[in-house]
Amino acid sequence: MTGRRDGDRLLTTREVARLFRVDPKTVGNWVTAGRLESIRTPGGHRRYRESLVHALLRGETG
Amino acid sequence: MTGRRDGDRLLTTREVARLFRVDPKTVGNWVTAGRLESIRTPGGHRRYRESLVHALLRGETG
DNA sequence: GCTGAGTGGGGTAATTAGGGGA
DNA sequence: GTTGTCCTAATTACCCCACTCA
Repeated sequence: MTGRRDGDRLLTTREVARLFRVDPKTVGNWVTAGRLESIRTPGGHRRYRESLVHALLRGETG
Repeated sequence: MTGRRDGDRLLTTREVARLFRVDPKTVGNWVTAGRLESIRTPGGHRRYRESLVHALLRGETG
């Protein structure tokens, strides 16, 4: 389904951490290690695409 | 209601191993053998759907 | 200004993945 | 063929701190 909107919701670090059963620190570590895509707010906080996170949770690494 | 279709919790390898009363290594072997579904964290660790594990615990192989 | 959350650093312990052999 | 133990390397968890952002 390529007709999916790219403008899906954005998840915070805490939400992603809860989804993956990991520590929020670990999620930030994934970004630092270049293993996870993230969007930065102008303030420096990270946001993650819900579709990307869901794809990871479904076992689709991309 | 956003519809949490896949919104079940994730279990760690240790939790699954304790549930099945086996070694965590054995749980990993199940994944390697293609007999158990698993989700990988960007770091390579495995996570398992609680609903799937519970179904297996109840004797429902599929 | 205040609260809650996020970031970044450091440090240490616990858990995990993977290979090999029993 | 499945499981459990040994080993090393990597990942993760949790503690502290201070500062910034929402």
